[in-house]
Amino acid sequence: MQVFAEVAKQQGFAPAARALEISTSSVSRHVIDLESWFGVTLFQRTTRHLAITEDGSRYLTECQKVLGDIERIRHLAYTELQQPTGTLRITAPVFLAKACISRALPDFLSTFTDLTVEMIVGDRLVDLIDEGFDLALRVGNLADSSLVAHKLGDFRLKLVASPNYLANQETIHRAADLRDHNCIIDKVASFANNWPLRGAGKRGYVSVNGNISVNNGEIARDLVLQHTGIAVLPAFFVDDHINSGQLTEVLPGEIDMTVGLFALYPRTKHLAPKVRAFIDHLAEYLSAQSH
Amino acid sequence: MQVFAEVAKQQGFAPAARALEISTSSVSRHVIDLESWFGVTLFQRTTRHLAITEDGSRYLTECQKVLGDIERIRHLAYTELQQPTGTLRITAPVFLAKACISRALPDFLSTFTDLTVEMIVGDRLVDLIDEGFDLALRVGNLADSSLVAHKLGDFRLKLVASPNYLANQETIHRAADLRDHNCIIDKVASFANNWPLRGAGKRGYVSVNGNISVNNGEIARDLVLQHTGIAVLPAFFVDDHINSGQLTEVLPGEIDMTVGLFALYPRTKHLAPKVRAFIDHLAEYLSAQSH
DNA sequence: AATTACTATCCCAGAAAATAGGATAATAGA
DNA sequence: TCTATTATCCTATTTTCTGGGATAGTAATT
Repeated sequence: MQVFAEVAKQQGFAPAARALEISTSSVSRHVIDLESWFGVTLFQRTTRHLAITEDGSRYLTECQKVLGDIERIRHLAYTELQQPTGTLRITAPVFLAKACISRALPDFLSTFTDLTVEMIVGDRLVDLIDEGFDLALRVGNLADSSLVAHKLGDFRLKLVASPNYLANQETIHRAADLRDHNCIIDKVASFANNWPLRGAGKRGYVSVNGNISVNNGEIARDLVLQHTGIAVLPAFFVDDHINSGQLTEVLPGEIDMTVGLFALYPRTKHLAPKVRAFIDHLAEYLSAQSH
Repeated sequence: MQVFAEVAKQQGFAPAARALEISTSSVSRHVIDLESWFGVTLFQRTTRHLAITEDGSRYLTECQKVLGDIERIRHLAYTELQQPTGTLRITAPVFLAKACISRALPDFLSTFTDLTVEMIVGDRLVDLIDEGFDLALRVGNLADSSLVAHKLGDFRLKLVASPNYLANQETIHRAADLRDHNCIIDKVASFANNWPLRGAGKRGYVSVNGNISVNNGEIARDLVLQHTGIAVLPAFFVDDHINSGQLTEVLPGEIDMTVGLFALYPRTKHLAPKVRAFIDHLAEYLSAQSH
């Protein structure tokens, strides 16, 4: 089509060949093949003169539509698709949505004005591909070979309890003392009931006990606030409460483990610009927070 | 594009391959190549599930425009271009336009209602290709290798003179008597002043003389009507006058030559349907006339 | 829990095509 | 008449396309 249109434009095979930087034989062959496919003459031509036929004109009209669309697709490929546009579908647990995304989002959206974000909040681990998500945020490692886990940062962990609880229990001087306390256990966390503490001996773990286990940080925090016991929770998740005096940090700095924040996205050769942009933005936001 | 669109439609590589009757590896390769050209993922896929990405949807939209246009072009090729449509540009001398074309045309146009005819009348032999003509009608042979000469029929020739002229001259009994008459000579005609007559001897030619030569039949007829002499003219061109008594045929049936009516069109591998239709129609009209 | 059926991708060899270069015939202008 | 240019044909080479088999992964079934 391109060759045909160029011949029509340049009014000749040789000029068209020069314009397209191909051989004249190629041009000739293309036109001849087209004509024999149509069963129609597209150009009346002698060696010295060329005129497009009526059939040729009709084909040219259709050709130019197609070539125009192709050109738009090329433009789409080279510019639009390389920029973060469209809708970014993210899923994240409630506490991450509250603590990270909702704070990082305004800046992100004002940077990329062509972008819309759709956020589905929930702890349920959905099938990213099946439900059309571009990105999931999760804390801790996840084993899923079809997903890429991109580490965004580490959250420090803190031991917390309510002042009320602590006032009514024995004072905690060292890690081993935790064994005598009601420890809220998160079975999903990699350490479960073996809490990683610096002053706990050679292995660095204290095996704790408690009458509650829960797989949700928010619930755990609620329980602590109601003076139920001691919990290990991400720092950002309890810092506000510590500052306001609602919670007290126990054995500050003794926790010897961080928990990773991961961005998960489908394994693909070409990471979409919008996903890349969001991950970069979030990483930058988090590193700014940690100062 | 076709493969991509089919994958999107069938929601899978394997179903698309079956629908297109190609191998799954081909389908896979096409999509992969597209994606690496775009630098973008078009489908999020596992071995069991497939979902089009937002970028894929945008490309699909553009694809479908192109595929729709291609489909229209295919339709154009298979139906419209195979039928006599558009404009048929004909050139012919005045007398042929009067005698043949204008009479054959109404029927032709009522048969092919999608067709428009553009008739440029004139004796000048134009460059068909240069001036965009589809067809030229000429009497007698023309040497032009770039044109195809399609014989439509033979015109019988007649010797004619006005009754007035004949009354004032010696009676003509046989071919040789013509030597004593004023014969209007057409130097363009192949026989020039050697008129082909049956009773003229072994060679069949009579060398005639006259004080007028003219290369236009209509003028020749006008001269004859003005009692100037005897002329050789196509039968259809003088029959009306003979019937009305304005002209008289001399030595009826003695002329031993016909003159061919030719349709000339550019040498091309694919004769346009409209040209073919017109030639066929004209041939049919002429054969009906000769009965 | 193991098996089965199906899927997408990779790799490779053969098939199909596009391409360029040279040769040829034709044409317009010098 | 000669020259420069043109479209086409022919052929060898390069490039692209294609299908089959192997592989790894996945969902449903036994």
